Amino acid sequence: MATIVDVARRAGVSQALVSRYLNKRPGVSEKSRQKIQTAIDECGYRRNELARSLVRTRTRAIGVVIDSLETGFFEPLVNGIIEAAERMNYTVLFCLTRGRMELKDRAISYFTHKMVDGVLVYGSDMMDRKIIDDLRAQSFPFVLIENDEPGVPVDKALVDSRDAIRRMTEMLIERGYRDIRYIPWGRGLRAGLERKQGFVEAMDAYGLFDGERSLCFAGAPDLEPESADVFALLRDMAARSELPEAFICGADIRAADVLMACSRLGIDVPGQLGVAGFDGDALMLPYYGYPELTTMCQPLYEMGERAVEMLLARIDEPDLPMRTALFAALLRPGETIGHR
Amino acid sequence: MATIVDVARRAGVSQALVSRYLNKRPGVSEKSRQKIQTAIDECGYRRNELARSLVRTRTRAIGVVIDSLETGFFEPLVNGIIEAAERMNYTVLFCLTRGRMELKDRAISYFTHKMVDGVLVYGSDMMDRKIIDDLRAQSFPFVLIENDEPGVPVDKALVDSRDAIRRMTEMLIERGYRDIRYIPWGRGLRAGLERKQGFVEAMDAYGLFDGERSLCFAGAPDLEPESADVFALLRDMAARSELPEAFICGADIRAADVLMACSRLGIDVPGQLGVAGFDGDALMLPYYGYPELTTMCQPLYEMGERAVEMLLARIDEPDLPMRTALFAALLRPGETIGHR
DNA sequence: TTGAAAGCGCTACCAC
DNA sequence: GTGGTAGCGCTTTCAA
Repeated sequence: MATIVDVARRAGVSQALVSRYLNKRPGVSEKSRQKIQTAIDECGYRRNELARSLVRTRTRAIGVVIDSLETGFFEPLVNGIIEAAERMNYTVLFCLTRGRMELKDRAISYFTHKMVDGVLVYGSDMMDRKIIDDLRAQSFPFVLIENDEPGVPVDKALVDSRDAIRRMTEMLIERGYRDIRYIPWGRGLRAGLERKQGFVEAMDAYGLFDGERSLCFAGAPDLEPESADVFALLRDMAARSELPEAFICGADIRAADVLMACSRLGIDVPGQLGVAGFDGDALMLPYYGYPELTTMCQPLYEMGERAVEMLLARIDEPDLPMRTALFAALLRPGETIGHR
Repeated sequence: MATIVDVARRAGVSQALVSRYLNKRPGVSEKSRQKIQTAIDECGYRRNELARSLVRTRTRAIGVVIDSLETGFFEPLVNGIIEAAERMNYTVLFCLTRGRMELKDRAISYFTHKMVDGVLVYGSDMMDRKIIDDLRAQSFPFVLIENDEPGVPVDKALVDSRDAIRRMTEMLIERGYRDIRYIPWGRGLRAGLERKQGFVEAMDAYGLFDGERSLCFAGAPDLEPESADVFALLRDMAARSELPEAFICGADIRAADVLMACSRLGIDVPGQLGVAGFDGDALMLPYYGYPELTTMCQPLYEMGERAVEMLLARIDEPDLPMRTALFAALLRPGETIGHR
């Protein structure tokens, strides 16, 4: 493997000059440029970025730590990140952690051991607290996405999900819905809590909140309800003719569960039952022959972009005050909420 | 930022001893261990991996270059890769290239500039030829997944898709299907070609191949048919009462298109029409109320594992002969193929 | 416009 | 057991 020394020797100039040429810095005569380029071509020289990063203390790469990427939901987020980074001439590396602390630790550790200039950490896992403390202790540049560790001063980009669900709930109420139930999502995730609170607040404000009756699966606080649970819920409600007027779900996947159950049970949406989701997940419901879901979309593309901008700013100026980019979710009117 | 020198000074020992301790090498007295660990804790020392990698010429990380990951299809592949790497104590970095050559170049360039020990390149884009040549020229360790650049000696892990589609076709023929049509996938991809060939070979062997009539969309060689095209095809066939007995599709997504069209057009599967796919994609058809697709599954988990093993072997011994890991796809019997 | 040389933080060899 | 020190390949003063 050829090094800069080989090139210099071959071109009959000094290392310093070659370095200057490589970095496109002024002060290299046309003659030298020629000689150096020839030497480079001849010996197939490629710069060792490791060495370069070592002396410059910059890698021009950022790392992203995230559980998984294998759903359409993440596409806009990833695009926002990649494109913003590309504009600033940065490379983005993803480490997938599969919900396992060891993998998360390993990823963070790899990144922070000076292999990238900063990291983006996605997700609102409350267990991340340790990682956040660690990152802060090292004063390694990082930005949190979708994670609000209250009281800890960090850079973060997140959606105001409480406000979003509140607005969704209000919309349903304005449209005449009264008996609205909430199907939760995200146990153990801060975002899950926030979403539920938004619902409760809005219902309360209109005097419509009815305690456990308004909150499905509230009796099993450790259960993250899944498709089968949602189906059973609807089947039982339908059997007892006790269907509410609408469901608001903490995530689009749960709303999809409701739609599937309705389809199987012969419940008309939105005629008999209104359904609202949260996330703006690309579930392709119309493709599969179901109505487009009425939901709140997280502006993930913009969040990705913004997170990168914040991170690069932090890398450049470590002493910048910490910033929070709060994004409003956007109502995407579908066909699953009508009027009453 | 504390360095090894600071630790050594603080502990009152030499750098060399600290290094030995850090690398868990024998020959450090218990007394020294104590002093060093204390010093490390006191000044919050973290090893600079950049410097370490520079001198060891090893990073213990591998890179994966892939267009995108945001579909369930990639989950087993990613898991196979991550888990195999973890067992060997390697970190996996993903670079997503979004079908754009500049991003692919940038990713490869970042990785090969000594930031990782080797790369996995996924996909059968024929444009990759340049990249492959480049990697070979530098003799940088790499393994191709799902890409067969015939005649070029490289390490690769791939599915024998020709054989797989051939077997699928034979199965249909044995079950009494005669008028079978092929819906292509993957124009411009080598894998797309192979899949079609498998179909043609099997049909031919039974004297059932009927030229363009057997191959849908053959008249528009540059068109990668999409959902709408598939729907139009079935609609027209149904209108003219010219439905074949079965469709074999080059990819599960196309087979899903057929199922959607059938559902809309009131065609019974498999009663009136058989449908077979390819990939073993996690499309969750039953979730959406459709029959489970009969398809050939790519053993992506095993392929990912294997690719990592091959790569690490190559990293350790650059002069190993090049190897090809050829995987057989596995028939997953669903409910979309019956008997005739 | 050019070159010598001092590091960046670490490992590993060799001598004690 | 321990320490001195020569690099790894590059950038960047500082002088010439």
